[in-house]
Amino acid sequence: MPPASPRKKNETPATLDAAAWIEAAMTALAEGGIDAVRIDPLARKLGVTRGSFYWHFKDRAALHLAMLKHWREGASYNVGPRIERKTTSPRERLKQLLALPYSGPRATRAAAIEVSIRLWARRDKNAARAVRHIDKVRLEYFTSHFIDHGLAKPAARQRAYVFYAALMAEALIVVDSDEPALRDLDKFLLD
Amino acid sequence: MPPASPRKKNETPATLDAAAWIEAAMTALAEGGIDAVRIDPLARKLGVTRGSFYWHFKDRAALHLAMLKHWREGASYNVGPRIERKTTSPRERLKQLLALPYSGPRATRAAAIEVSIRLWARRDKNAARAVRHIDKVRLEYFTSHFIDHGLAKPAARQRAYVFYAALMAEALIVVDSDEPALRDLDKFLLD
DNA sequence: ACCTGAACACCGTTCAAGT
DNA sequence: ACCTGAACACCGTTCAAGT
Repeated sequence: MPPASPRKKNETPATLDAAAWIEAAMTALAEGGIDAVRIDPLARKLGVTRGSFYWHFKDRAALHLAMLKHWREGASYNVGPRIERKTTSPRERLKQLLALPYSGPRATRAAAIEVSIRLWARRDKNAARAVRHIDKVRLEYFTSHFIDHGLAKPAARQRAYVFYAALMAEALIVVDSDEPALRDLDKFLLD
Repeated sequence: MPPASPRKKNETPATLDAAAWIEAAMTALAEGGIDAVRIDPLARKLGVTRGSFYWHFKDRAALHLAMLKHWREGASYNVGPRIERKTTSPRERLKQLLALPYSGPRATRAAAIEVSIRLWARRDKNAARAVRHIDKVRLEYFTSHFIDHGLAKPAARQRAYVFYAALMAEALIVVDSDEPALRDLDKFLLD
């Protein structure tokens, strides 16, 4: 690992303000899908004019690419040794990776981003590629977890898929949160 | 069943042209989400001017309500005795209800509509109500199916939820279609 | 380096007017 | 009953001009 050399002042990344645009864009994505990521409202929220957007990004498509990069990095951030296997329950660890809430009335921002990006991936090649990559990473992680619990690889992979499917569906299926069938669902999936 | 009495000519529903708008709107919904349902492109596709839309609908919101009604009716159309329990396999029957493809590279229009409406339901109260209703109907149907196969009600309900989750996730999770873990997934879920 | 301000195109909405 | 055509507002994009 190279030593953390202090940056010179003129190396201060010009991407700092681009990051602010991306943050605001991800919030808009969560709230209204990719088509709700509009430059004019974002500009007003950031206190600048529409035109300034085009200094940081070539166009809307460039913002979209930057958003996908941001999601790809954030969504796989917690993979592997970063999550302590001792200090958290298995279920908590897996939930943490997905950042999808397992119950409760309101979906989180991360869950909304998940669904928004997956819907977006239906018509956007780049979004589809990012989703494919993230799904691969997560399924491999889930599989390794079930292997750790003593399953053979094919069974582990199958169980991982069903587990992932159940978590993903949390973001979509609307049921009463006091539904008794869901209380033991984690046991059903993790045993 | 009442006899199919022939309609008088002046009973021809004025909703016939509204139905055309709704059909085109559902296609746009499948292709680009609720924000892609735009009046001007729809009008061009239908060969009329934008203004004529406002004869059939008060505004965009009125079209949205009509779309939800259309989905609610279409999505629960196949429930219960309409599906022959003898002539189709259990898996086929359940798939039919959802109209979600169980494998294959391309998602169908119905699957895209499913996801689009569920994302839409995150910010629209009426869409959320329609989704809640449809999910209730489907889960009850799945549960009755597992009860028919000898499970007790709590176990059947739980199994129904996992089954539903797996089908819903098909529309979202991107994996190789020749993934071996998926080949026996139906057995895992239906036994 | 970063932003403004004006210009133009596209689409939602209204409405008077046509048939 | 159903549609046109013009009008206006909103937002994506460009670009010359400012600091």
